[in-house]
Amino acid sequence: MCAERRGERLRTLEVLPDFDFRATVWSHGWCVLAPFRWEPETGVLERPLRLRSGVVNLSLSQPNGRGAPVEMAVAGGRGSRSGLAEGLWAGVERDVARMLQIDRDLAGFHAACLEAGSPFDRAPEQGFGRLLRSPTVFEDVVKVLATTNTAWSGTKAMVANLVRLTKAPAFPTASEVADLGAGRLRTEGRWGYRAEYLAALAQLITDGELDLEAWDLWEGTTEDLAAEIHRVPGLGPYSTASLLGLLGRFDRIAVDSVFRSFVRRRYFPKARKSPTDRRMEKVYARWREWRGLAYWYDVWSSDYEDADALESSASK
DNA sequence: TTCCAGGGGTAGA
DNA sequence: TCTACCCATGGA
Repeated sequence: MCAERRGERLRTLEVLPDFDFRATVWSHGWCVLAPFRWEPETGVLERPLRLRSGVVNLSLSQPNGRGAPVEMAVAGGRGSRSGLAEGLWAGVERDVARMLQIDRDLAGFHAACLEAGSPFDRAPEQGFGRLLRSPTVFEDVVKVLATTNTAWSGTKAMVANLVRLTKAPAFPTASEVADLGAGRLRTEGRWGYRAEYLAALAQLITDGELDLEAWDLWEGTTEDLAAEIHRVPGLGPYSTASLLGLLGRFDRIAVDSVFRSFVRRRYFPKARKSPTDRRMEKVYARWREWRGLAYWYDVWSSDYEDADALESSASK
């Protein structure tokens, strides 16, 4: 299934019948954070990808729509004229599978959505449920940290500054971030007080004292994984819930300003006093292990369902 | 100038 | 479990 096209190297990846590329890419704001580049008009998601042999530029799309194979085009890097070696393709496919959650089984969530009725019963036909991820847990953790206590515009700036500062051709590794140090992250990266957290995290990983990638293969309970995440300085309840969701566990809701304003507006429009977080979380209690995903669909289907709304929301 | 944004850590009640 | 306070930064 390997073919040459405009000097690129192209392969396709089989997906589950309910896999929807656009719904996955637009699932939340990651697609507009560096080094991702998303073009809604063409439906192509691009980013540099770090392989064993170096960095290549990856373009992803699903030209024939839901359930059809995903196209992976690779440009640049060593051997660009002769095609990518078989072993390197395995790396590309592994990263793409992680980013797009190709293997994520949504049957349980979609069954619950159909049972719940409107507006949730539209989630299956919209292919909602797979959240866009980074190639590594490390990149996801860094990006979640960049969303804390800042506006979305600040998140985009912090991530872009980080990629630019390390001069890495792809998203920086932990050791590249550690080399920058808290000082430059703070002054040039504009990471503020988060700079200390990011630098310390990168150093722990570089020193081999923390293995974030192991979270992907976690076989223990969600509670144990949550405790492990929460142990990382700088990652509190919101970050823990966000990362659990990216790791496919939706028991918890990431309570932040988006959650509070959305739930208050939709479910407590006449309340004079803002309900407590606990009260607002109860709105989704019946979803049990799907709480986080159900809440996010509620937001997504009302504010994020068209491209303009997502982009305006994402660029605020 | 003040407030707030996809919060976290800490102390004290 | 909750509240209060501090932490940085940029935009409205």
